[in-house]
Amino acid sequence: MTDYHRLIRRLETIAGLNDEDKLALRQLPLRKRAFDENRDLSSQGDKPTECCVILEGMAARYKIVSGGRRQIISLHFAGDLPDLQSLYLDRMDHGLFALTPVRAAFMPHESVRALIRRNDRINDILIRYALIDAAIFRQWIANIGRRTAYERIAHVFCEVYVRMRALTLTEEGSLHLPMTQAELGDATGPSPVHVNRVLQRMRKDGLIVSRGDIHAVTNWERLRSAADFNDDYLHLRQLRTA
Amino acid sequence: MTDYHRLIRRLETIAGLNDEDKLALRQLPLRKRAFDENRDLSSQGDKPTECCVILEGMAARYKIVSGGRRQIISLHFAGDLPDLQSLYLDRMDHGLFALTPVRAAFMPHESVRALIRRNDRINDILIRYALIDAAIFRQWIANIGRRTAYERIAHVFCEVYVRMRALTLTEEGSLHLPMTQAELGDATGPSPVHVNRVLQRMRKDGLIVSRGDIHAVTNWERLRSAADFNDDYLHLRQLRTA
DNA sequence: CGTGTTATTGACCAACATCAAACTTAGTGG
DNA sequence: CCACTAAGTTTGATGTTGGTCAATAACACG
Repeated sequence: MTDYHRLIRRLETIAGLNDEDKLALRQLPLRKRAFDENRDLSSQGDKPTECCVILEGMAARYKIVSGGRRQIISLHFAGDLPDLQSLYLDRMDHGLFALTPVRAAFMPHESVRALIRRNDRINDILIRYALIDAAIFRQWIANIGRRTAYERIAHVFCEVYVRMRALTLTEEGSLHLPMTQAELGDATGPSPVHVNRVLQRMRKDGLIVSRGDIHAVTNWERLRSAADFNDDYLHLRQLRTA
Repeated sequence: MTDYHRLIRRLETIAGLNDEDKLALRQLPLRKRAFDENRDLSSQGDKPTECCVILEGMAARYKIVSGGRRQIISLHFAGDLPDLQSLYLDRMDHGLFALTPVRAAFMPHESVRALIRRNDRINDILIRYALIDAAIFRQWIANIGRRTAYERIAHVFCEVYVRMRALTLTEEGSLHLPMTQAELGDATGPSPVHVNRVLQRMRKDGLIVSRGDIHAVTNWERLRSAADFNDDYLHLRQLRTA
């Protein structure tokens, strides 16, 4: 699986690509770079001149609020473009860091702009990419604002499971979520201690079994209903899980 | 002030428009419609064929989660395009309702598409519009996930104040926020009772004075610092408040 | 094997929810 | 103009969720 494949597969979760589109994508110059766990791929306030593609590992957008409290805004896997908006907004209003060791590639804005000027379908897909990103943010607002810690954590599990499956990054029933409990708390709201207690309850309730940061979904239907999860907001082209 | 003016002024908070751009915008057919308070302008699951412009009044995006709990996702004023994403995503993943009596206009997707095909600058502004929308969602995630009720409510006040000022919809120091305390809770998380107590504390702390739903900002600097508000995420072209 | 990180546990506390009632306000019809 | 009504606000009492602190246990890695 080449690095371009990951990107192509990701875009194909949005809409189909023909051979010409794929060829055009493969012309994009990729400057590759590895990041240690916890390193910033880019930081709030930066003015990027390239777009980032995750090739391997998992990254997250985040914001820091007063008192040093950190909120994780979104999670990103291989193929994702976690700062696509930098193509149009000059200044990063959030940071992007590596949840695991990450391999990433950077594509000059100019190359991406040239591509989308020439290829309407890819232009369209990238716009839809950004709009689906926004749809996921909306869902997170609703989760965090209106659900209990238990429901929120279950919801993140569902989202990660469905998104990774769409990218064929996971096997049926298995969910590798390489986040510490503290990070899971930063993504969903509760304190690390409370995350721990919620996870224990989820295990007792038979929704998941965990070994380290590998969580296996033992009862998808129960998990889904505990999370009140519905994948509509992901606007996936291909597989549905409902 | 014509209806087109509101839209034009809104887009000019993002980037400058020349006479040709403005003329092109004025060619867009507007089907106007009035909505009573609390009516849906569009509903989750809809497949709109038009984009909505708010002409007068205030509207909000929302989602309902299990148990009927409602989360307000974003607030919209005259000139806003609260379902711009429908141009690219066929199904509404949220509802849109009138917080006050609203006058709105609907523009056929086809007309908007024709416009952005012809006019690169407007295309660019609309993309940036959508991306700024997403930036606001990110900020809301951080607010709701990582701040106290007091800070969150103060933050919404700051955001509304700055956004409305950018649209010249408000006078200096005055903030008209026509939302009930229950709605304010739906936007920020806390229960109506708790919103009430927080507002009382904000008044006692000298941040605002209220008469009905008119809140006057009495001490912008204190309010701003209570909310830890920084308008970077709004990506405004014109005025800065910092 | 030691050392740092993460997970787990228990005790206690704060923020906020819920419930129920009273009060205020704005609108409506007689 | 006033009584009536409905919606929203305010208050008090009480309960729950989840935070904080601090200590211990389990791992993972060099």
